[in-house]
Formats: sequence, C-alpha cells, structure tokens
Amino acid sequence: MAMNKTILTQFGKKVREERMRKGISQERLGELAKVHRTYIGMIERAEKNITLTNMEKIARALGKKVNDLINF
Amino acid sequence: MAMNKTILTQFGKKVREERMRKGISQERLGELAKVHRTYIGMIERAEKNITLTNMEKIARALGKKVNDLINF
DNA sequence: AATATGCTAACTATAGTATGTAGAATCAAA
DNA sequence: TTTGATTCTACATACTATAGTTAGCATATT
Repeated sequence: MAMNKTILTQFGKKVREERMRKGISQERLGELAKVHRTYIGMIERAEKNITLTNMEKIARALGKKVNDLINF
Repeated sequence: MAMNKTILTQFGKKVREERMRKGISQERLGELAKVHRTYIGMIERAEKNITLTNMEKIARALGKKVNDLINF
C-alpha cells in the first residue's frame, strides 16, 4: 500500500480505543458491524484503506458518528 | 454497489458545494488532489465508495479537514 | 481448556485510473 | 440573435490496483 498511512493509523487507534471502552472483542465488534473478525484487526492495525461505508458500519456498531472516529 | 449510499451522497454533495464555493472545475480539483478528473465526478455523484486516504486528499485540495466533509 | 489477537495467504469484489463521446453552459464576435 | 469556439460535466466502457472476505495457524492471556 503506497500511501500516507497516518490517517489510517489514527482511525485504527480510535476504533481500538472505542472498542476497548465498550469492553468488547474484535470478534464481537465484527458481528455488530457485520464485517469479519480479522478485518477489524486489520483496520485497527492500519493495514487496510477503509471505505466510507465501512467506516459508517463500524462507527454505528460502536455507537458513534463517523466524525467521532476522525477527530483530527 | 449493494450498499447504503446515503453517506456517499452526502459526502459527494459536500465536495461539490465546497468545490463550487472555491469556483474551480472538477478537472482543477482533480489536479490539486492528484486524482483523475472523472473520479471527482464519480464521487460527487456518489458512484464510488471512496477510501479514507482519498477523502483526505480531496479535503486537503479543498482546504478543509475530512471532518468538514462529513458533518452528519 | 477457552478466549482474544496477530499474521499469512488466497480469493472475490470493487475502488481507482483512464479514454472517448456527447451534451449543456458560457462567452465573444458578427 | 445565432454561430462558433471553449469549457465543463455526465456517462459508457475497460483496465489495474487494492479493499474486503475468509480459513488456518501461532501466540498469549485468563
């Protein structure tokens, strides 16, 4: 992935923070957001360049707005 | 594209608004953001599910933050 | 033992790039 | 005003890169 990963790293970090705050596993978050367990891990580790619709899915599952996950 | 397009529509609308406000063409915005002219059109018409890094590219080119383009 | 996460690897779906055509809008000159 | 040139955008492909899905195994922690 030849790109600026900074924003992905910050997004992933925020997802992990919020997931931890809710005290749920990657697997549980995956169920709630309807994406695969390992995909959540990849996003948290900034290994994938997430699309807008998936950002929304994950935000919803966390009870947040997309904006709350990119406050930078 | 089998997905909830609402958020893409809102994002595209916001991009067009800001581009118009700056008084520049899709082609010019494409140059500034370093993406193709037609891609800007596709995003404004919500025909593509944009990735986070491209959201940032376009936001930068518009002199905005990513958050400014998804205030919903 | 059971649960959680990292990581690899392969696959399928689709994002992103690019070319070409057509039509609408704007403007200038006659 | 209409003619013609220019600019801008929509849209239709088609291609290449990569996002998103999934299975499997390793490690760690409880």
